[in-house]
Amino acid sequence: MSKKIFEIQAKCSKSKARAGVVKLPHGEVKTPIFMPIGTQGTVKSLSRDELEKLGSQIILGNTYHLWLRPDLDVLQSAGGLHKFSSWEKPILTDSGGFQAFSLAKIRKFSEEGVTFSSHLNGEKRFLSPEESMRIQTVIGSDIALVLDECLPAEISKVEARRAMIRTRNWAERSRDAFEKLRHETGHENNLFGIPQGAQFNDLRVESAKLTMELDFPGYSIGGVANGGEPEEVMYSQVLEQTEILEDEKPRHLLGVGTPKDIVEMVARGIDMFDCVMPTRNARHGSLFSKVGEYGYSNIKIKTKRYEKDFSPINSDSVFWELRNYSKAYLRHLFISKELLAYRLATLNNLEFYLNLTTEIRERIMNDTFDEFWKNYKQIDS
RNA sequence: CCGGAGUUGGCCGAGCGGUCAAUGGCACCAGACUGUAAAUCUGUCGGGCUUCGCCCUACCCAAGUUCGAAUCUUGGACUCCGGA
Repeated sequence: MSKKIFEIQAKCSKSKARAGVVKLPHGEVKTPIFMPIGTQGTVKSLSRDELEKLGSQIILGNTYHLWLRPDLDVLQSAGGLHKFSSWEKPILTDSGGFQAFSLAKIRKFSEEGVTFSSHLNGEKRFLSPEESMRIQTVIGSDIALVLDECLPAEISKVEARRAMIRTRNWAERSRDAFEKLRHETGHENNLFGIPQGAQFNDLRVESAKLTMELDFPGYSIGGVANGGEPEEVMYSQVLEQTEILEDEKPRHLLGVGTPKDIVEMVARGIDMFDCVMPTRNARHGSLFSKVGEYGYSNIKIKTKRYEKDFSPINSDSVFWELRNYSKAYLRHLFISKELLAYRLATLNNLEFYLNLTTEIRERIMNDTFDEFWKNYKQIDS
């Protein structure tokens, strides 16, 4: 039996939403939670103190990127990623499976694993389930993920099934290798399984069952929102699996999504989220902003309409910078490509996302999530 | 006053007889971004329309040469660089 790491504290009476706590070696994570992405061992443009102040409880790192740079040797010498980056709270690492998908032009799959050409210098590297586990053990992530094969949304069913079976085989190899490493090093970290199945609901069901057989302490649902599929498709892909996966284990949805998606997915039983959207969009000058009780809008700060808008970036922020610097000033920083722009916008967007999951959690606790879910929407500014 | 160089779309700047409503860059406008090869990318960018095409007005101004001129000639205006 896998170790129990999740405790449910409250359930929504009208949806599958639940609030809980995930217990990890570097601390507890209150769910639902959004996990900022720190691919290369840093949430782009932010320091540890800023992440703390944002209330980040857990962040992501990336096996593929950290493997290539700084390299395992450095991470090993540093004593793991927590020490290397001075982040004492939990870390979840992606296994490299997604890079096998997104770096399509420079990789090749086989049953044994994935061969990559490094995007940095072209050098060939081979990533197998065993190698991914070794890397994630050196990184020391609280939650490691099995190596999976992720495919574009428009894939054929035959192909989707083939990849799903391979992911299942890799999951087993990942689990065995991870257990062996745990035995050797004595670490207390966790390995999550990845149900796949593309857009085919029956494959989603089959994949969830196959993954459950391997008895992971939690799940990271994969292959959702990989290629512009309509919202309803995404939502049903997830629901097919959360209906089956054990309630008492935490469910992470890989790579999703918009604020609206997050609310919808919580209603379908997801506990943990990660997405590049708040951080990447921030660097592109797109700011998330709460509007009223149930709305949010997307501000394109670079447009001329903000040239003389001297209102604060966010008067409700916990950050002095966001309460005091004006939109006009932030626009100026973007137009001038001043580095402060990226930091301010990233703080703004992550604060928005983390406040969103905090509010969702509170509403689940006092059972007012349902009305929030029903009314939540994007409002064009 | 003499000699030389120049004046192109919001700005900078290519083009130097037809294939030019005019390459590029910037700005502007619009869009994209969902397990980060992204401080990125895409589209638009003189005006109008029956908008995978057509019609106007355009490369300082004027008059020419030519079947045809942003591109050649002459005159004018302005700018810059040398020399008095």
